[in-house]
Amino acid sequence: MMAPELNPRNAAVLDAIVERYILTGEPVGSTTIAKLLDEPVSPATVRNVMAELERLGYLGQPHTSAGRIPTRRGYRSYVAALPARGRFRSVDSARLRRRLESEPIEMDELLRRTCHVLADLSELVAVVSAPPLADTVFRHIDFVALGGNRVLAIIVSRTGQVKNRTVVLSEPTSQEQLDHAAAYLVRRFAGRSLRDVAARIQELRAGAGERLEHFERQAIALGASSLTTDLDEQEVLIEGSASLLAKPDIETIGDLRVVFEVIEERRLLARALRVPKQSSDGPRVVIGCDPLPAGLEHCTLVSATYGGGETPLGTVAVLGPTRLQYARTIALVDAIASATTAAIARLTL
Amino acid sequence: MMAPELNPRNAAVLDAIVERYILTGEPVGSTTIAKLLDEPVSPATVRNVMAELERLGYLGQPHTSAGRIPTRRGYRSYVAALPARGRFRSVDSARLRRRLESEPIEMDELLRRTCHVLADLSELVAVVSAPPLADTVFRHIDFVALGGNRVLAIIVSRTGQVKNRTVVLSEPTSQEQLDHAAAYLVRRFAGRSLRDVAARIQELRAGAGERLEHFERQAIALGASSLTTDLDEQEVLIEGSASLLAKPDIETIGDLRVVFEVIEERRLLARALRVPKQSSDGPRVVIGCDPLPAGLEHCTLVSATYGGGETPLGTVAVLGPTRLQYARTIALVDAIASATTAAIARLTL
DNA sequence: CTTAGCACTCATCGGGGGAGAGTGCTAATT
DNA sequence: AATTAGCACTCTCCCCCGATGAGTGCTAAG
Repeated sequence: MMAPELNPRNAAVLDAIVERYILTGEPVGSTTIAKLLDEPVSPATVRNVMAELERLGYLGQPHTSAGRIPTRRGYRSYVAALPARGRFRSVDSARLRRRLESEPIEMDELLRRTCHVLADLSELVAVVSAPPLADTVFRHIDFVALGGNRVLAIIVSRTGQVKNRTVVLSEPTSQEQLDHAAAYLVRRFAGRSLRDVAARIQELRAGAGERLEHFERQAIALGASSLTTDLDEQEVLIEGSASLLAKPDIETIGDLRVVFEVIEERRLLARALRVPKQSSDGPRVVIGCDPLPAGLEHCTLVSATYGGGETPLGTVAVLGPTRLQYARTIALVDAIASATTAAIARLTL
Repeated sequence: MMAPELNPRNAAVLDAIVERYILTGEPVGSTTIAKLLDEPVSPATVRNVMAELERLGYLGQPHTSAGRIPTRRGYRSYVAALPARGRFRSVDSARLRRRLESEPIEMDELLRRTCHVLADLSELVAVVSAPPLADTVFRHIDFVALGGNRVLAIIVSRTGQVKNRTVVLSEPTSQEQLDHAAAYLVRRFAGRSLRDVAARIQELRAGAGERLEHFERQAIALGASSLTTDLDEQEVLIEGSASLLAKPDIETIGDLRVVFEVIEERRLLARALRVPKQSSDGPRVVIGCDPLPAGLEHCTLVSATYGGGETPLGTVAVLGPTRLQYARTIALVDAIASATTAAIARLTL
């Protein structure tokens, strides 16, 4: 999987080509690069290097007599080398914090703002996944009778996330009974993760032999039907898709269409955000391949987890054309992830 | 404001041109129309009519020797004549209902489905505005202490709409106190519209002289800060923007970009959906002008209100290129509005 | 009022030719 | 052995040209 190391000069040429191409969007020729390099070299030398880089799969050529364009592999190598070159632009993180926390807010609003700020600053598509409810701490539940045996269940996490769903009961139940049930559930389960709560409730339900008051059994049943599905679902916020149209890099309108379809089909993006045991600490950069849905071959995803510590809560990410300003974007995503993490810490005080 | 009546033949020619152009997307010539008309006429005659329609502002010409294209005014006239021509396709409304109400749901989910179905069937951008909270019936409120004097207020309407916001208290308040306050507010105000509730609470607050228990005053204060702003805000659901890319009618990518920016700026669309004392009963059709935000000159909005009776709750709409299948779309929007209205009626049983 | 006839307009398409950017190869240089 | 100058070659891009054809407006006849 690991690409073979490039010798320093080859790497320098590759970097120069990638940066130039990102800047102009046009194939890069040998003379341009020769001028750009630190050590003085002739175009002919650069051409030799380019030919080798092409053989190795880092560069491509739209046609015989055009300049070179980085392949996905070329981009990846360039990005991998970025930290070593220390080219990250610094981000005004104090400003970020102010934009995230100007008013008292709860989790959902915080994430909306994160998404908005990210879209605004990156000028790309911002994607933020909310913590799956299962991973949050159970704080409160409420049942509201809606009539016709329908009950609205409202679940609140410690961070102020709210999730509601309608359940249908087999028999009419008074609002008092519902209140009792809710109070019981809160008393008994508050403070534990919703995943635990759901599991424990299933246990209690299965072990029906256990001595429980009638109203307790009712409460458990209500809890069970409110906590069944979609606890693991990650809601996804998206903003800034319009900015893709400002960079019509993605070749044809047809390509663009696929990208927009993926964006609308949030589930696809949600899957791409799920992190594979992130090892490194910086943002993850995915360039036109696997975790990204098919059709996004010309796209890049820069993502980082927020929520600190060993248990990340969710992911902030940016989706853009492969030809994007990596140093800037990576630094930004990193900064936003940190700012969000900090804001959440303050949220759960 | 009212356009002068066209004589029958002129109207027939206009209709034929509009339908042909909607079908093919290309300027329509006189011979095509001559063949299309019911009565046999020669192309030369048609040309005379066309010249007149152009003089009257119903048709345009991309260049001297091309066919004609309807102007916005042409489209409007065509649409105005549609009902008389009885060309609406029938919509399978039983099927619609099934798609909207397959499971027990509450208001928010119903509207999400409405939006989804509309986008799916129209192959255009579906836009649905939710009822402003102010217009809904107060059913329940709940306060959850979040720590640091922050309290999450959760407001539930009779239809199961849920709205939550964070408020900050000046002094620490126990969860019991909060529960009391919530219970008091429900006891006292449930069943009235939230607008009334908010107004009444303001009154009570102003008339501080009134004898109120301490906890009552506390409850009123909490209610006041939970019900201040955004009660009149209409949340807007949008789906299907990707479909715009499938019909690159809207000339350039630049145009498209503006459209997407408007879609992202939901407030702009929300304003366009607000209805001006709808007089007619069918859907409203706006073609590239005023209620639509600037930049959508090549777009059409077909909207209808749902929620029946004299007090519409909100609006369902479809946004597409001017060149869209009007008969089909208008019938669809109408049917969806009815289906949603019916579903809501069942919701508040 | 309608229509046949006709001249005219103009976008579109394909071909041809020049310009220019950039390459790959070879041979000379260090 | 690596670098570089020189040179032929390859393509794309652009512009010009003329032919094509769809469609019009006008005029005069029915």
